[in-house]
Amino acid sequence: MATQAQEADGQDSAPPDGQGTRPGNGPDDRAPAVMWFRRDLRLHDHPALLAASGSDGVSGPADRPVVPLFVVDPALWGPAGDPRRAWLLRSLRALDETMGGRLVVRRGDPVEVVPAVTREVGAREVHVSADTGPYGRRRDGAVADALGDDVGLVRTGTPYAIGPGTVVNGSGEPYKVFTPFYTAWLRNGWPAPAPGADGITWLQAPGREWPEEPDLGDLRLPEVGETAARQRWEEFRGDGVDDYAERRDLPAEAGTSALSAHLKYGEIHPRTMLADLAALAGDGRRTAGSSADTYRSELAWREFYADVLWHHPRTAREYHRQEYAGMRYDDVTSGEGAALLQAWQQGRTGFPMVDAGMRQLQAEGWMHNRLRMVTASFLVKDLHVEWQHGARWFLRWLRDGDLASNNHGWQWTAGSGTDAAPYFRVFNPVTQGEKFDPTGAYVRRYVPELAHLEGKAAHAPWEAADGYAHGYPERVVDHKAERVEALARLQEIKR
DNA sequence: TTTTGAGTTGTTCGA
DNA sequence: GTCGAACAACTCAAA
Repeated sequence: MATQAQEADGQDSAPPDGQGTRPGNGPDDRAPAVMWFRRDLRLHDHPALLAASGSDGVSGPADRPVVPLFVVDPALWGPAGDPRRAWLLRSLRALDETMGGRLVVRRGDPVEVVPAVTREVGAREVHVSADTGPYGRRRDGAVADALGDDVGLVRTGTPYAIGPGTVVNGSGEPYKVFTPFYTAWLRNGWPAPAPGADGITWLQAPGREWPEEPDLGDLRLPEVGETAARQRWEEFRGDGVDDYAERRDLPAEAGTSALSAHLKYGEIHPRTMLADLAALAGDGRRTAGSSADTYRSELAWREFYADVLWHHPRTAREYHRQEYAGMRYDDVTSGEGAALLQAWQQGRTGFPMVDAGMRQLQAEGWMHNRLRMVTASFLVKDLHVEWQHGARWFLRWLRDGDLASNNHGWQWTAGSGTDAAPYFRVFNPVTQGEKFDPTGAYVRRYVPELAHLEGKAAHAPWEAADGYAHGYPERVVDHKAERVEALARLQEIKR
């Protein structure tokens, strides 16, 4: 749905990193602006917020009062699982506190709600950080239309260091392989962090339609919000980043930054982190090729997939390499296929690593990256299920669930993605366990039925006399046979 | 235009 | 136990 407004300001096809168009300052320069928060729930390093308040020195009178708005959109809220809902609400609450409880929270379709709020407060500009995903682009185009000619939707910045669509090769084409993208991305560089937005005059408007926070039971989330995000980042870069390359693949250890959900909701911007990493490199304590570089490349993966999705919005749901759509997959709508899918979802496949990962997902709303690969490979290659079923389940439960990273990660595993895994790369869940969880600690933490098995025996209950003494399920498939089957099916579409 | 080297995350088999 | 090769062929990106 390309709208007139999008075409008029070129936002539909041009990279979204630049300044949006804005109407000239009207007769009433004192009119407030609406800051419509979405995935940017922070006050630091926030160009769109600076633009809204006019303190960027370009967008209008400085110290323009700002009406902070969040819209709970049923289209996004509906499919979200409890961890995601809880994280979002807590993040909004943290943001609300930093603005003295003035955050306007409304429920409904943004196409109706945003213009309504704008009219109520007499604003002439609505400021946002650009949403570069397929739904967000459609929605923002429709909102811009609905705002009419007299009110501008001003897009400033994106959730990425470099806006999707910006990094292109010598022929002006997008990159299709990560490594050259990464090289060009580094060469391109990114802006320095924006100055803090202190002293904003928050203007309150009616609307405190907060949804109820779901009951998470035993599930415990970390601290949420901008302050927590910055604290976590401080800890990680002060300490953890040095061991990152070494420990990031060991799920039993806290070797990752655990910042994914903070990034997802924009509680911290990658630009901030990249500037800090550069400062680390500059202080002489780190050398080239260090852990900090490894971490930076992981941030770049986030940007690469956002870039791919920007150029190919349909790949959020469809096969990037379309020949994979013609492969034989097993039906999961009924019968044995449905039962196998459910066993996978509930962590009852009989393969300890797979089950530990799937249970961590529901226990924490998060899964270690290594396990995301192991469990995804199992669903696609061992159970022969289309990746979309797994992607949907992940998006429902992951508190960091991000459309671009999640779905292109799945396509990578399935072999159908950009720069996908070679067809013959089938993860062996047992080998993966012995390699990356050598003590079995990760498996025992999430699978209590295996807690009595010591060391790496936890990865092979079928070899222990009492392996099934506490109700752990038998293996639902024969991995060796299903690997052969997966390779055979891949051969069929290769011809 | 042509050529060349390379491509996130692995497993298995045989020496 | 360790090690290297094979597992396909293709596409990508830069020289």
